[in-house]
Parts: sequence; structure tokens; C-alpha cells
Amino acid sequence: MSASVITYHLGMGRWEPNARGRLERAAMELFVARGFEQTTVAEIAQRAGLTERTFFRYFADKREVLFAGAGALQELLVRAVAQAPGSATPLGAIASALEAAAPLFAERGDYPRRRQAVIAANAELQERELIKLAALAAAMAGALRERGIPEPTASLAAEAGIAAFRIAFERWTTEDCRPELAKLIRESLDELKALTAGW
Amino acid sequence: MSASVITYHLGMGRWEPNARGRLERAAMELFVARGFEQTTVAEIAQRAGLTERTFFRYFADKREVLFAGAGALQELLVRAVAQAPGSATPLGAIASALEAAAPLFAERGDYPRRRQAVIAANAELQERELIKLAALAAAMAGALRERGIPEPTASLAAEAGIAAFRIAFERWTTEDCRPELAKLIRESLDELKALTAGW
DNA sequence: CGGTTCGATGTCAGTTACTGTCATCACGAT
DNA sequence: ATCGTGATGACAGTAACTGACATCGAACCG
Repeated sequence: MSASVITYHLGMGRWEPNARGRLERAAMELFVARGFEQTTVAEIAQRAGLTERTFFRYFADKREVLFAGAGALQELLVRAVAQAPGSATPLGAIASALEAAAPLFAERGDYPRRRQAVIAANAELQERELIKLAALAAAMAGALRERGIPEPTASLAAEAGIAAFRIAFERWTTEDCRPELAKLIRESLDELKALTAGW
Repeated sequence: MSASVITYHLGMGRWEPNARGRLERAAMELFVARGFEQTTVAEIAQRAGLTERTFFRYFADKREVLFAGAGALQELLVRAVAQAPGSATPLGAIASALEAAAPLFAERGDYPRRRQAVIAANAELQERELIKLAALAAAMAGALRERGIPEPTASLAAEAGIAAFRIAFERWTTEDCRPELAKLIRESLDELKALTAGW
């Protein structure tokens, strides 16, 4: 890793391509090495061959550099909810959307796990994570409303689905063995179903 | 209001009592008047007859001044979960705890509503709110585990309960008529039950 | 081929949240 | 009266973030 690091910031002039990607990569490397708080934006920018000011042109704040993929995930979830079979119940549509998103994490190798470790070590990052998840829930609730599901059912189904996802994802990143994320999500939702059944 | 304001910071010397309360009140007044971002910590401290440095001795950061009651709420919820009848299901115990907490908001008059309006207007405050709610869920999950409920059931019940509470509370602070918060919580949880029933 | 335009970047100054350190003050115990 | 002791003030410093303006390089146009 350090070899490639040396390579990619030597001679990295003002106009090298993919400034955004360089910033994301530099940030991740420094966060893993020293932690989030012990890393300054100036250091990230320098490692990417840019300046602090440019960092803030790409990312609204220091935390946001870790949440670049959130937009794509949200679009995927909304699309999946919209395309769920018409016969699906609200929670069924949410479930199928969450399962459809699982490959997005699985295909990125170790990155999600390292990223989650960085987030788990810092309260500010956890706050950002939670508000991103809340935004996902709100977007999915909107997609349910498009399907004719009224409030508060739509929001409740979306929030419950996200809660199940959180717990499944936490297990997925923590556990030693490598279970399928989609399977964990299904289990979590089944657990939720069982919870309310015998009440 | 402004009359009492003038009163309470005239002659408010270095050793007047209740510095913490004065800071909380001053902050709330300024946040309502100008908004959270447009208010500096120096202004809050000055209005309370103190200095910026003292503000940060009472509150870890600028946002925390709005979340003083969180500790008491958490203790109440944990106690209520622990004291739920032994026959209660996991979600039943969570439900009774949330309903037991409802009076805590109702008895404070307009304060919860004004506070929620301030939070709704600022993303940073929403982040803090979400992590406080997540902490409540984690604490209640711990109380469930004390009752012998295993993971992931405990966490899932707590998270689902908090989701229901969020939606109930949002309605409570938003709606014109003034319904009972406890009733809205019960409705929200019933809705959740219905969601998973026919799946 | 030279000039122009335009988006991306750099530079710099400024604000504000937040922290560490030490001085100072009022009050209570002796 | 003196002496802690805990609460507060004073002050300097760091780092996140912003606004304004300069500068660079590439594409385009003549």
C-alpha cells in the first residue's frame, strides 16, 4: 500500500484527473492509519496533491468524504421500492429493496468493513451515518407513498426496515465468518415479524 | 419575555446560582429568535452573564445545550423496561416504557414543541437528536437483555420501538390539535404490528 | 498559430467552535 | 483571620469552514 501511495502523489500536479477520488482515497488511508480526529483536512489534501480549499469544494465537510456513495444507494433503494411487484405489502417492498442493495456492499471487498471500523471509532461519524440512514428511510417512505401507501404506514415501514438493515449490517461487518448480507437482512426482518406477532 | 430577559442578566455577577440553567435558557431564547447557526456561543454566554469558556465547561459542545434532559429520559426508560411485568413480550415492555415516558414531555408545556422546531431547522441538531435516540434504543436493548431476551431480538425490539416513537413524536409536535402523546405512541406501535402481520 | 474564455485550482484573510493553561475570585472550614 | 477549594475569567492556540479574488491550463475560435 505505501508503495502505491508514494507513487500516486509524486508528480501529482494541479491538473491530474480524478481529484475527488484521490481525496477519498487519501482520507480513507489516513483515517485507517491515525483515526478520524487525528487527521486534518490539510493532511488529506496534501496527500492527494491538492489544497485544503479544494477539499471543501468537493465535500461539504470533513465527514462527508466517507459518505460519497450514499446518493447512489438511495437511488437504488427508491428504484427497487418502486419496482417491487404490485402485490407486495409495504414491508415486503422495503425488504426486497434492501436485499437488492446488498450486492452493492458485497462487491466492494474489504472496503465496507474498513470504513465501518473507522465510523465505529468516532461519534461524529456515527451521527453522520445515522442521518444518512434516516434520509434513506425518508426516501423509501416517499417511494411507498408513490405506491399508494398512506402515512404513517409508509414511514413506519421504512423506518422499521432501516432498523432491521442496521442490525443486519452491524452483524455483517462484525462477524468473523462471512455470511451473505442479504441473508442477514432477511433474518433480521423475520425476527421483526416474530416480534410483533405474539403480542 | 424580553422583560424577564433583561432582568435576569442585569447584575448577574460571577457567582449567581444555576449557571447551567441560565445557559440553557439563554441558548433556547437565542436559537428561537435567530436560529442555531446564527447564534454564537459567545452570545449565549454573554446573555447568561458568563464567558464562552464557562459554557464549554457545562456542555461538551454548542449542540449539547439543547439535549440536557436526555440522561433523565434514558434512566426513566431503562427503569420502565426493567419494571415491566414479567409476562410482557419484548415489544410490550418497550411499549410500556415509551408510554411511561410520555408525561415527561406533556408536563413541560410548549417547551418540547419550540425545541423541536429549532432542531427541525438545523441538520447538525438533527444528527445529534438521532444519536441520542440511538443511545436510548441501545440502553433499552440492554434492559431487555437483563430480562433474558437474546440478541438480536433485544436490539430489534428497541430500535423498532424508537422508530415508532419518532413518528409518534413528530406527529405530536406538528399537529395543530393536541392529542395525547401516549395515545399516538400506542397507535404507532399498533400500526407497526399491523405492518408485519399480513406479510 | 495566437488569443479568448471558462472551469478547476491556489492563495489569503477571516470567523467560530473548541481546548489547554494559568490566574483569580468568593465561600466555607478551621 | 487564614487557607484551601471549586467555579470562573483571561488568553493563546488549533482546526474546521467560508468568501473573495488571483491564476492556471485546456478547449475553442478565429
